[in-house]
Amino acid sequence: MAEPSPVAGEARDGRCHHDHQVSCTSCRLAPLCLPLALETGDLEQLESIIQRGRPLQKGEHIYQEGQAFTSVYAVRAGSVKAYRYADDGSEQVTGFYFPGEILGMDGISRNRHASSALALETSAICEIPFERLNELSTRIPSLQRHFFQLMSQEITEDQELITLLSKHSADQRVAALLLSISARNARRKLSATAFRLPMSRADIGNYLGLTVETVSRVFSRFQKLGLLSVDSKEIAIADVALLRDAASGTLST
Amino acid sequence: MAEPSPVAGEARDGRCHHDHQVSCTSCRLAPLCLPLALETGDLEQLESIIQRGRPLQKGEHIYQEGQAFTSVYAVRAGSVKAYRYADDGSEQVTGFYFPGEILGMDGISRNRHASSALALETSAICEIPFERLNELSTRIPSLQRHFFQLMSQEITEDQELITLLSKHSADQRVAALLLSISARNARRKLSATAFRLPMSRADIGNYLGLTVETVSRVFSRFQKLGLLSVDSKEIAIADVALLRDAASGTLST
DNA sequence: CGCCTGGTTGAGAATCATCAACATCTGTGG
DNA sequence: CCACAGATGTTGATGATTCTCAACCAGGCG
Repeated sequence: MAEPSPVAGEARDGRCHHDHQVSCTSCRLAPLCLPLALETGDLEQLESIIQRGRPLQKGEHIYQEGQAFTSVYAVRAGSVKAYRYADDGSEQVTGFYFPGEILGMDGISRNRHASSALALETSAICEIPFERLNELSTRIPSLQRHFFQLMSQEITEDQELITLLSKHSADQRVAALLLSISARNARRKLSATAFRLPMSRADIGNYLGLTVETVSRVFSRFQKLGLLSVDSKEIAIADVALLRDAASGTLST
Repeated sequence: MAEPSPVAGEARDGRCHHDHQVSCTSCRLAPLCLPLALETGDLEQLESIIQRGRPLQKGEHIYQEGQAFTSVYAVRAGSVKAYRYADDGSEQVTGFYFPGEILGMDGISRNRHASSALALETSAICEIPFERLNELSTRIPSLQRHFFQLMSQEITEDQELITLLSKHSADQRVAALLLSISARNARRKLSATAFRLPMSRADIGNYLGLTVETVSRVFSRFQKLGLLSVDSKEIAIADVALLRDAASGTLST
């Protein structure tokens, strides 16, 4: 892949004069990513281990399956898709990550990443070296607890996805994904009813265990039924109640 | 549900004179459940917080969805099914746990159990109070790391299940489950080729996102093709290579 | 002995995948 | 600025896999 063009004076050496070094204390995502009641000194310590790299371009990897695991990552801006390869070599999308969310925790158990992660659009990522986080956790119990909680949450979310895949129709799966993205937007004080999907239809289908065609048909049907208005990747939820019905399988039509 | 009959003088008051108090040091599952290079003193400390209850009868719950989360649990004998309720009230089996495996970690994030767990047969369970484990972890870094790894492993396994549900046929799913159980048996030095399934066909189907009928048909077909010999819950893998082919979707017939 | 749960097998129906054609969007280079 | 090519998305027709409904069988327990 070609180097991204250095537009707008964007440096390519990992140092530029934009705001890559926003501190956690001033980051408006901190309440999502680190909802902690840390002592001032503690937060500074945590702050000191977090590294912020240059923005990633669309399609660039944060890490790849099989690479040595060193860090977990927090999305600061943009969005990320995580995926792994099935035994037959086909891709399986395992999750989408938005600002304030943490990824990479599946690498801890074997000390190598069990999945790959790539930027779906230009994104900013904070890197949190795991060994140093571990050390810090032994000194700051609430931080240890927080990371246990984050991992547990990941487990819970995966189990919800399992339920979705196991028992739900194409309509229900798509509706559930849209509601999930809507809720995560709301958490960031963005519109819960109008947003742009950063991922392709293929990614959505792959994530939900459906083909591209089925995803496309569901979008069309939802639009026809007045649940959504769809303009390629721009989605507007026209009737949340109906969309909830669709997600729970109680949609009349 | 009726009280289980107190056969063989089994006490029902939580105290009996059998070997409930086997220590971790002498437990032959310790290398699976606690593969740690702990100092002698450390192991004693860990030992001291682990509680062993009376054996659970088939159908008894270890914990239920929504209950306050206090502990994680290690299976010492028997087997356990974990499940949660989908929004429509239907059951979703999220995992099966065998001796040496740890369950209950999904409860950490919200301080309540996100799933229920029940004994599929008479089982012995070790309870590990989480708060005390947390304290201990801050003093024993390798223990902290071990629990991060266990949770990460749970995430990885869930993601493998997601892949299985998302992209694989009924044959592939059933084959994969059988191979998983086989491998876990081997880990415990039991037969990798002949075992008794502790769960019902309904549980298998539920776990794999299939109906009972489909599971039953797959078993019959596998038997007809000479991959397995099936006698209700007794399974003998007749041809591992073919079963692997079935799991990967490269089975010729 | 008979009931009830759990399991198997069959026939038909439904959902979703596949295959194929076409439309649209994006970015590139003329 | 436009034309073009490749990628992405939509829509339709057909077909396969799995679900649903139903009957039947086997084993365990009162």
